[in-house]
Amino acid sequence: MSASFEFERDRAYNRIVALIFGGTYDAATPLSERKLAQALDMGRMPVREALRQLEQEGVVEVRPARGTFVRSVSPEDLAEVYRVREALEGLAAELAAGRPTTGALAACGTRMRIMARDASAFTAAEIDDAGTEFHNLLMEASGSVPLSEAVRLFRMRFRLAFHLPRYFAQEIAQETLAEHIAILEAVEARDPVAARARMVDHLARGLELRLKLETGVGRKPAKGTDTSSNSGMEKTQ
Amino acid sequence: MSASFEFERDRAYNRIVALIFGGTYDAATPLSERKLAQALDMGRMPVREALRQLEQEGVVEVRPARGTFVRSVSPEDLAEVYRVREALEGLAAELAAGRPTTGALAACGTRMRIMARDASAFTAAEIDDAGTEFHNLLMEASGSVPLSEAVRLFRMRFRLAFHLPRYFAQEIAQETLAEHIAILEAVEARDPVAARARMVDHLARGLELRLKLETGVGRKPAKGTDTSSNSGMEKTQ
DNA sequence: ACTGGACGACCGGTATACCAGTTGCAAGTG
DNA sequence: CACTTGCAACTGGTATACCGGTCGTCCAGT
Repeated sequence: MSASFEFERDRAYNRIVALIFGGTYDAATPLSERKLAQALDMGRMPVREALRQLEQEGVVEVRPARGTFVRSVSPEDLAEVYRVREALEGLAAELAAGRPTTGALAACGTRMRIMARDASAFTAAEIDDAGTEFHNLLMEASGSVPLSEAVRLFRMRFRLAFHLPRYFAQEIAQETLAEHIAILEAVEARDPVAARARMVDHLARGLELRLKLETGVGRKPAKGTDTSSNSGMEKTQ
Repeated sequence: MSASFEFERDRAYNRIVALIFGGTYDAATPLSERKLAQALDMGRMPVREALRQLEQEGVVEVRPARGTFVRSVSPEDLAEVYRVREALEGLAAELAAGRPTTGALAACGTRMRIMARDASAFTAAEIDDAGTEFHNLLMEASGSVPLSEAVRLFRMRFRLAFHLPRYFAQEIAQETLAEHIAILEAVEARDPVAARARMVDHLARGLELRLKLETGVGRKPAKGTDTSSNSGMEKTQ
């Protein structure tokens, strides 16, 4: 009831994120504050604040009097982003294993187990979404607000590093699903060490997978106008 | 030559940080954009952007139509902030131990060893500053840009959690100094496991120390006008 | 004396205008 | 034709003005 009013800045942020991850901008085309404001039919200030936040999150680089550009992620950086993620989400898994399991996390687990039992009944996108939710709920289940905020600050870097996903093959989605369930089992079994280890392994496999897909990163998109297909959903793995 | 021009926003940021950590504001007095702009003799926009950054960094909380306030850190949060810090700086120590030692880090080590040999010749503040530099250089020495950025994003939370320091007793400073040297030795010995372990222990001890000093957090400062004694230096432990 | 409602000071959010720096192209010059 | 030069069209950075919302205060009515 109290908060949750959406400011112009938030709308601008979501739409710009959708544009960036929709592939509208390559590393050379500037995200002009004025042009974005005009395209999104809002003032310059909310757009500016959204871009400033994206700069803080490492998604975008501002060169004064030059323009604002999407940052490119080198393969080395990619590996290092994943190490940071291992540290943070590994800690989250460890902490979550040390306290009673959240109801929401348990519900997500139930859904994942149903999916695992009859995988052919679900699309890769559905399984992927469940995985994203799993990561988010596990973070909440850690019970550490500072940790959650750290991950939130760093999350866009994960997305930027991954970037080209969204065509998870069914097979890959199932493997990922199995790993998620394995992590959850360690959490439910109150085994912090195993929970951390399985999370780290899971992420390491994700990095490996991502490195194999090292193609099509520099594709030149069609400079579409607006509404990306991406509805603003997070994708965390 | 290229970057490093200081914008109004950066000057505003530094001065506001000095004000906050100088104790000018308690949790109830708002940091008004207009009043700050007038007090710092600059426009509202740079002040606003500085406050926005401080909000991202978790130092400040914005309540629309109410005001902007310094966030208070609960003791539980404090422990969790330190766990995140252990994860990040522990990783930094581990990575730094896996690569050739930086020249700057070695120089800092030399200085710290001189201090350790004849501690009575140095003030606690000098030793503390060397420790801060050690943490920063170790982060650089990790060679991971993403890790450095994660820490940079989270650093103000460390400071906010610690907050009341700056009167390190000589004895405590020496103990901390010894721990820093121990970490450095593990790094120089190319022992990632020991480096991480010693860093984690070091931070755990820092948390313990901080929890003992759980006094005077809610003091009501004298609402001074401007220039804090704090010159804008970071303090990392 | 107490209570309720209106007014005014203050808040952050947003829009608009102007500034200085950068860049690329085009016109002028050898 | 190659090169210089300067203008014009951008960029982000900053200032100022205005908006709706919040809250304390003060006065009117009880």
